[in-house]
Amino acid sequence: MTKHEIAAMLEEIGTLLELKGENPFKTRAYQGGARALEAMEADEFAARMAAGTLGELKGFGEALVDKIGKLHANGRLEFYDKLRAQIPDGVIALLEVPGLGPKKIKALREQLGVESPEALAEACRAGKVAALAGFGEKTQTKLLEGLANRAAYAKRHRWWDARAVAGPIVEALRALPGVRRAEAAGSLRRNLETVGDLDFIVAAEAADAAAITGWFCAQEGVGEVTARGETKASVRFAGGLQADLRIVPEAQFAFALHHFTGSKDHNVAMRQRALARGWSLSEWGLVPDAGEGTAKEKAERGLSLRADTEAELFAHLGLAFVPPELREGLGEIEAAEAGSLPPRLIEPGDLRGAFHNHTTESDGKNTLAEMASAAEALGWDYLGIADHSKSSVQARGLDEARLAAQVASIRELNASARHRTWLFAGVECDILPDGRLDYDDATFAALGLDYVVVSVHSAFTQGEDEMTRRIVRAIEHPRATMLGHATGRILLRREGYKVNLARVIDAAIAHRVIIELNAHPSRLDLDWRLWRRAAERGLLCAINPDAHDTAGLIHIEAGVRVARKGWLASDNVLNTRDRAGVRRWFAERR
DNA sequence: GCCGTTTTCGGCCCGACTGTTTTCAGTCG
Repeated sequence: MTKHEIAAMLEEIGTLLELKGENPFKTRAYQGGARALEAMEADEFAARMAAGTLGELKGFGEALVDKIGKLHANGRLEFYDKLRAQIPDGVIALLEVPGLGPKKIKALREQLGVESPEALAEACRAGKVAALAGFGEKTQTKLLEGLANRAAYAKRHRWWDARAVAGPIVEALRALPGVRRAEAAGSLRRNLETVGDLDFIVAAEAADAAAITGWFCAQEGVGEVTARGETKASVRFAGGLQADLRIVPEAQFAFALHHFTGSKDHNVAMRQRALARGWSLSEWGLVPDAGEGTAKEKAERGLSLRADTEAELFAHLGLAFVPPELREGLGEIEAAEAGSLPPRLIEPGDLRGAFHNHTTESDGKNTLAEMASAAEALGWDYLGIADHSKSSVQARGLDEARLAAQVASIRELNASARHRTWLFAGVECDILPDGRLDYDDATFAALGLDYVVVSVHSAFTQGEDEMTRRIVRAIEHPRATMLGHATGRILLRREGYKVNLARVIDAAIAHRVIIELNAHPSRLDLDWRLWRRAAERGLLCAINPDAHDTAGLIHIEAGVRVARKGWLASDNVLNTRDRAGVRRWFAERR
């Protein structure tokens, strides 16, 4: 069984144990193991399994190591099979209904025999649920609503789309009377590729809180107010996206912002660190652990350390500032303690151009000249054109003659000096199912391209070994400059093709081939989880918008956001170099 | 199930809100 499959199984075991009403900390141990495996590179996992050193890692105790070992070797686990047999699929689906957790599900199963969303809906309609102890009329109504909208409520949203919703809300909050500070927190602020809900943190006096929550609950697009208290309100927009608002005194803003930015794993680690130093950390502040009262009460008595910024909060715990993007509980606290965080992560302004862009010659919507003008308007030093190759018939891929003509047009446009933006001539060349490229060597030699992006656009269903050999063969081709969208995933729509990325990354490093970070909001591929270690080992990145029209060029920002999440600095990314630097790099490759 | 400058058992991050209760359990983040 692969690392990915084992992680999925651990995650499922966690869910099943939760439904059985097991100790929540046991549940968390399985989920923690699953996350740690997901974040581990396949080659490290293989090495640790071979050497028997998985147990050296934090979070992997005797029991997990034993179970992972069995899954790795046999692909089966009796413990799981027995557990799985006790819980029907429908019961797992019940967890997706808002307001239902393990305890309530247990009561529904035992007292009403409800073991699926359908059975629950029926029981609600018959009025049986409201009669149960701990349930009531309101719960029954909420459950019916939740059941009806289950799909929409469980949906995640692309980071790009979530930001488009959140931006105007933050601006509007800042403009309200009494609002001192306002920020969006949560996974949006951490630049996670998909976002489940929006979190807004506002600093204001208690006297102004009611008016602020009032505006929030009444704003345009709100379909339902799901909670409304003195300091917190939750709404659901018509499309199903949920948004939470928290209002805190200004002195607590930095603590609340940190808390609601998360991630959960990061917060747990931070709180444990605080406790080890005699402090208790919460959204209310950093207060002495000793003494009577809750953290909130202590904070209100003025016992909290002062922090006007998150940087001061980290400093109180002996840590360098951890940028929000890195707060995933994946070693950032250790690095902040050791002073080994990247001194400066890449920023959008560092980019001077991009290489993977299309025109009307293939499936783009704007001409070469229009794309050049748009890049110039963005202040780009250069723009690379990489239209599809001939095998991508559906995208009107270019045959040898059309590509030669496009290269000539690009050279002419450069010579005309009409644009301050220089155009590089490339191609997005299909990797054929057997790993050959879509043009022969003589064609490449005759075309005089500046670079070649190689990408998979066909035969997605190949097995992992075949796909890996295919992509590695393409990387080994002397004309290959960079690998496009390494897994072909479409976020929230389709999984990437099966491929051993550890071997692809090894090959790219060995052959000095770049791997693209495709910045299209639906791709963000290669995944940020793999970049930190790959870059440490010498892999060079290029952040490309894969623009199919002039408006698509700005998607490059999404790529920079997840590149930061992958701990990348501008040195790790080719398109932070100036035109001469890029040209030099291309020349050395040839 | 994990873990140990409160070590091999007994803890495990912390708080808000709702709906159901009449002091709190459950859910959520």
